This record gives sequence, C-alpha cells and structure tokens, in this order.
Amino acid sequence: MFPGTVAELRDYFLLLLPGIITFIRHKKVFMQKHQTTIIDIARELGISKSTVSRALKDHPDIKTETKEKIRNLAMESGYRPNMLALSFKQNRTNIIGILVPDIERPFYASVISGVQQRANNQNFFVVIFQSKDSYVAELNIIQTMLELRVCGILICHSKETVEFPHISELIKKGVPLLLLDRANEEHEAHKVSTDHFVGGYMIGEHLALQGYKNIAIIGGPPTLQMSNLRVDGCIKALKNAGIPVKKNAIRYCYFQRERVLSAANELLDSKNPPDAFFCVHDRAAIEISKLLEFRNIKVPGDIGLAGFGNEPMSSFIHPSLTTIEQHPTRLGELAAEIIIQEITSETPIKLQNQIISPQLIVRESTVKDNG
Amino acid sequence: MFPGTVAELRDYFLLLLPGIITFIRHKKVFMQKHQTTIIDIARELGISKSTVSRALKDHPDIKTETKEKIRNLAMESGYRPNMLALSFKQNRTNIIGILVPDIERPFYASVISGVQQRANNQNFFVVIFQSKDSYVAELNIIQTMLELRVCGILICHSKETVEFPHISELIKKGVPLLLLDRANEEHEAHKVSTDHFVGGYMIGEHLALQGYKNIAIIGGPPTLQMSNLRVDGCIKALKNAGIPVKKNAIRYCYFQRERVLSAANELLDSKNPPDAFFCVHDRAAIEISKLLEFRNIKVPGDIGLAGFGNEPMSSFIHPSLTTIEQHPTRLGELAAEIIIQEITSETPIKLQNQIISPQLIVRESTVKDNG
DNA sequence: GTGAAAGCGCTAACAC
DNA sequence: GTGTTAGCGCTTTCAC
Repeated sequence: MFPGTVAELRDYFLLLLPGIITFIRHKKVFMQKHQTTIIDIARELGISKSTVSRALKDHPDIKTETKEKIRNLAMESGYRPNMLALSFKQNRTNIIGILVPDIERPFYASVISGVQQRANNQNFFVVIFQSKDSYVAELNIIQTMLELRVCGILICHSKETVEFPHISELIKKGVPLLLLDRANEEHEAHKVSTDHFVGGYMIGEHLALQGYKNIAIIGGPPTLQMSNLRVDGCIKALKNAGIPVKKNAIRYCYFQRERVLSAANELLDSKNPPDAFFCVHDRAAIEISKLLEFRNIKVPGDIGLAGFGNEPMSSFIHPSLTTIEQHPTRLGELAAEIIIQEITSETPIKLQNQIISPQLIVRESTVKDNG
Repeated sequence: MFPGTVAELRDYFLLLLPGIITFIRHKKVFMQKHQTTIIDIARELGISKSTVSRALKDHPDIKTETKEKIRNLAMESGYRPNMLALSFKQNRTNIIGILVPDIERPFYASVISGVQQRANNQNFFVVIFQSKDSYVAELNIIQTMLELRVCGILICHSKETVEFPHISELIKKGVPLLLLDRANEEHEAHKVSTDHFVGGYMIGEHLALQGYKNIAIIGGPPTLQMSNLRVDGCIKALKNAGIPVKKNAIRYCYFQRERVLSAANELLDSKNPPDAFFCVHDRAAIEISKLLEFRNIKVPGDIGLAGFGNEPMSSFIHPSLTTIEQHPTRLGELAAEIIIQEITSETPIKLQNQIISPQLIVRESTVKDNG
C-alpha cells in the first residue's frame, strides 16, 4: 500500500511531483496565513454562512446572542471582509480614481493630498492618473478607470481638452463624477473650484490701488475657462477703477515658457510698455521675474508683477511675488467629501457646485511704497 | 385581469412600487450597458466559456480557426475582461500600493509621477498613501494595503520609523516589496535609492575646492540612515581634502524649521563661526538662506551654502542654491519596473539594490570667485 | 430566526 | 481540441 523499495519511492515521488510543484507555485504568490473568512466562522460555530454574513452587518433578523457569539469570534480570529469578493459581487470597488494633468505641479499634488487624506479616513482608496495635458490620454484614462470599476471619478481636464464627449458619456452612465477646477459650465456633474474670477478681480483691484495704470495680462490658453475667468476678473476690477485694458495688452501664452517670454519682451519693447504684469499663473510670473532681472528692470520700482496660485516658490523669489492662494488641499478634501457622499448615498444627492474663495497674498512684487 | 378603474390602477401601482424602487436603485448605481462577458461570446458562438477563455489567452490547445472566430467576436462586441472577477479569482489585484511620507513634497511627487507613468504603461494601477511621517500611520497603511490585496508595495519610510517589524512581516508573507530611498540596510527586499553618500561627498569635495575651511553640517534625524549617509559622505570628502569637521559643527535638526534656525544662529554666534553650511535638505538650506539675508550676511561672500535635493525652489532663491539632483522621476520609474518584474515573473527575481548616481548642481551660493 | 442555494466572471483540473 | 464542473467569498432570495 505504501511504497517499499527505493525505486518505488522514487516513482511515487515523481508521480506526486506535478502536484507538489503546482502547490508550491500557488503558495509562492501569497504565503500569508489563511485569512479568516465568513465560512470559517460559520464552520467553527456550527451555523450557516448566511447567518454570519447577516450578523456581521447587524441584520435585525438575527438573535442578539447569536450576533454576540459571531462578532466575538470574528474579533478573535481577526476576521476582515475580503474586499475583492465584495467588489466582485457588487461589480464596484471602493476605489476613487483621480485624473490630473501632472502630479508634479504643486497645485495638483496638494489637491491629491487632500483627496487622499479624506478618502482614507472613510475607507476609500485613491488611484491616480496623469494626462500630462494630453486630450487623448484623458480619453484613454477614463476608459481605464471604468475597466477598473472605480466607484467615483474626479477629473481635472488637460489644457488640451476643449470637447467633452467623455464627460457626457460618464454622466449618461451615471458614474459618480466630480469636475475639479477646470470644469466646463454646461456639464451636470458635481464641481469644486477656486473662484477664478474673484481671484483675478482681487489682483486687478490691488494693482489699481497700488497706482498701476497700464497693466498687461499674460493668459493661458484662450480655450481654458479657468484662465479666462482670471483674466476677466482682473479686467473687471480695473474697469471699475477706471483703468482701461487694451486688447493688445492681453496675451494668451498657453502656459508655455517661450510664449510668455516673447510676449513679455514684445510688450516691454513696445512704444507704451506696461507698468505691471498680471500672469494668470505663478510659473509665468516667475519666468517674467527672471526676465526683468536679466533686463535690469526693477520690481516693483519700474514695474509691478503679480501671479496666481501661490506656488511655494512664489514667496522665495526676489522680489517675493504677490499672488492668489487657492487652498488646493481644502479643494481636494471637499471634492473627496462630495464624491463619497454621492457614492454612499442611496439616492443621488443634489448637484454640488462648490466655489472656494481665493485669498490675496500681497508681497513685495507689487508694493511700491515700501519705506 | 388588467386593472380597470382608477382606484384599481392605483392599487396595482402601489403593489408594484417596492419592486420598481428596488429596480431603479439597482440601475442607478451603474447604468452602463451590459459589458460583454466570456459567457456572452460562448453563447453567441454555441461553444463553452472555457474554450473562449482559453482562446483569448492563446492557449495552444485551441484550433486556430476557433480562436479566430472568438477573437473576432470579442473585438466586435467590445469584450474587455472583468478585472474584478480576475482579481477575485486570483485573490490579487493589479494594483501597486505606494506609501510616502507626504505627496506634497516635490521629491515624492516626482517619484510618484515616475511610478505612475511606468505602471500605467504596463496595465498596473497605483494607489497612493501618505504617512505624514507618522510611524503608526505607516503600520496601519500597510495593513490596509494588504486588505486591498495590492500585488506589490513600494515604501518610503516615515522619518519616525526606526523599527521595521512591518517590513519583516511583509517579507515573510512574500509580498513583492520595494524600499524606496530610505531603506534600512538589513532587509531582504528590492531597493532603489539615491547614492546619498556620494551626493554628500560631492558637496564636500566642491566646498573644499571652493576654499571653504570651516564647514557646519545641518543633518536630519540622527536615526535616519539616508540623512546620515549624506553627512558622512561630506565628512569623508572634507577629510580627504585635509579639512577636519568638528563634532560640534554637526547638528541634527530633524528636518524641523525651528531647530534648523536655532542651530544656525548658535553656530553663527559662536567664537569660531563656520564659513559654509551644508544642509542635507534643500528646505533647511532655504531657511538658512533667509536667515542669512535677515542677518545681513552675504552669500557666498561671507559664507557658503549648499543643500541637497534640487527642489524646484532652489534655483529661484537668491542667491541660487548649490545642491544635489536626485533624479526622483527616474527613481520612481525604476522602482515601478522592478516591482512589476517581480510581480509578473513566475519565480522570484534576483534581489535588486539599485543606487542612482546623484548629480552636483553648482549655483551661486557656493561660488566665491564670480567675476 | 436560520439555513440552503444560486450566482457574480473567470480559471483550471479533469473528462472525453 | 473542446466541454464539464467546481470553486474563489460574499450577498440575497426563498424556503422553512
């Protein structure tokens, strides 16, 4: 019955070998000690797994003492529900997908940080994606997210994105969706954003108050709502102060370094050079700051300079930069809260459109009268 | 048979209501059109689902023409494997978990960006976690990752972390694991890091070459290997150049602003003040830069200043900061490649310990002879 | 108040 | 070369 000779033993071993190999391979993948399941508990207590399932979610049908017993054992044995099984059953994960143009930009890093912190508090996970400002990438990523069966999507559009078929699609599908900061007005999705118009207005007002009379504006892509709102806000404030802005003094530079520099140079070399720049992005302002230093133009003595976004760097350049704080972390937190509410609520919640008030940060680059 | 009067109709409707509500609720969650499954294809073609499954993974058993038929239909019908089912079956997702102290710090943002890009190329997802430099958080997060059944883990320890039971645990469990940049030497896991020692050495050498003779070093927490290596590298280079570093000139400031400032002040006010500072972190160097400006001490005229990390800001402060570039994006990409290799390979791969060469970035803050 | 059983989509061992 | 079947952990309907 059991092999006797060495040869028999060898043959017996060889016979078993494939099985052994399979066994080892299986074990290799995850050698963790068997995670307690609902079935283990049921077997241990001599009851059915449905009872255990119900007890663990506090179903009213189950007797209190049964619940007690089950919950105790669950505790002792370190039972943790298997998320994979849950997700599979419900055809939906507890993963929130977030798409931003570029994680490395401080604004998005902060937004993500906020989202992540709030999400983790509530047992949600955050998967990140970057479009690197490519529209095609944006489309693909959204498909990928759907395949992953994320339970909610946060999107901050790429700067290339001027059409929104993917967004309409998502809305039609009914996937919980929130548009971050660069939302197109027409979509019926939750939205969280900075009040770009008011931010621009604050800068315009401040520049007017400081006595600047001839302000040039460095915009982003003319198709990007967000950056246009900043421009419009500024123009409105200046108009209110009786300061006209010439068409020619507004330059759309697509957040591109070269365009910013050549626009600035052109303006500076013109017959009627500006006495202040408002850049709708700190990055551009910082570039111009370097340029002015290079051209030996004093800031704020000869010319004023204001940015938008309060990037960490803006307080460290010389002179330090007047700008607008957007509270990106708070933005992220709020976004996470709303999407989680939408996900967990039984019925769709009221459409949110949260606008975060920006804050004017006055620094050296615009304040003439320093003494 | 069918209700006649209005009252009957109403009653009939009320009877159906619960069912209708349930129906709507179910549909609400995800109204997407039914995703084609392997079963649909099998039914359509009048074959079994196993054949379909095998054909789609190019199993040699299946006849070529059968494969053709199946693949065509799969294409047409837009079949996409259900990741949730796959994950459930294999008890493992295609999600890589990454834990860093803080996403908002440029170094980590870049690392994550690198990881994310590489992972997405290979159909992996990246879930992010932040410890905010808390050891307890680090422990919890690792448990959470295990519950999510991530298929691989990338960790960059919090600065509080001086014990590593969780890491040993992970290694014992056999979860694919890679330690990023702050790895403890003794662990048998994959590792990717900057060559901190060489980075420190480069700074030391450079400072010596520039003629600095009395160098103070601002370190991190004395328990953090990474920061100690930077310190040691610098000391070694200085020693090689015949420049002794006094014990008292090495200050461990735990990456804390207040400690950095008080240490710097103390050193500057001492009988024998340093003629250069090496801070193992750009942040600290930037703080000291501000301090020196405030105290009206000229850099690099009166005193030299060097940092580590090449944070974006370091090139924008005045004077711009000499520092070490760590290539964080490349670090992240490499980390992703290694962990994905480990995950996808049948047998465990050779333990990797990749050390990325840093790069000396010489800027104004250390170069005395500028004219 | 509790149990039995089906089923979510897919894989793989086994049968033929 | 292809089909049958069991099973992954859990929820939920239906039966008792």
